[in-house]
Amino acid sequence: MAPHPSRAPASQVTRETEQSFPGVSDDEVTCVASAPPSPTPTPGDRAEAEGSGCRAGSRKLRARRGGRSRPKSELALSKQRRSRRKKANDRERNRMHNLNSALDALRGVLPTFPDDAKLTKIETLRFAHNYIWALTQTLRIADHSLYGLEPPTPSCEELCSPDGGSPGDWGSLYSPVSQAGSLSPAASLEERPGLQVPASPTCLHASALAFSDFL
DNA sequence: TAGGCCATCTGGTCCT
DNA sequence: AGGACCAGATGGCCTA
Repeated sequence: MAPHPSRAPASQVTRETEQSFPGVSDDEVTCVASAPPSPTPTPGDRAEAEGSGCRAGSRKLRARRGGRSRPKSELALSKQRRSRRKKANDRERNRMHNLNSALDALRGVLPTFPDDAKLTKIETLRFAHNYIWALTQTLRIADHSLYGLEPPTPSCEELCSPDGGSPGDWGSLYSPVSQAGSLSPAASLEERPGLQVPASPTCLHASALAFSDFL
């Protein structure tokens, strides 16, 4: 799914202006900011803070400042608060963009059919996990055949899950179908016709065959 | 229209 | 103090 750059700015602007607590003085803002953590500071919380030590605190603060520059400093305070929030938002946005870039890079090395099909975030992570596991198994086979060792013969149940048993969350992209060499769509992707990821081979020998097909 | 996915904002917490 | 990380909330877009 392609990102929609047009929608972001609108919500940004509205949310930013919405969150500036109109009608709340900066004394209150200061008190709330320095109050013990409360998940969602309700108006009641703010009133409570105002009713207790916050007033006295701000009086002290004003006395220390000389009590003359109140309007200016309040303005500066709220400006500073907004600017800090804005900076934090920018950082968070960048952080998420970096995360998405890494996810895209990961998608780039995962085989999908068709090539331009885009896995969702969760699908990418799950498939990468399973893909790595399947490659590991393939290498193990290669090692064993290289040195003339008897290939291990784990059960298909084991092979269906990197954890050697219950597929669990990570197994949701696995095809439990045991058709040797089949690249059947993974379970959770069956609802997305046209998009297939190479399911983890259900048997070790199939694994080698299957992966030599798409690697 | 409901549900899935996504981007963004936000406040809290931890770390440097 | 400031930055990184996280999880919850919100709203937009898309598809069945």
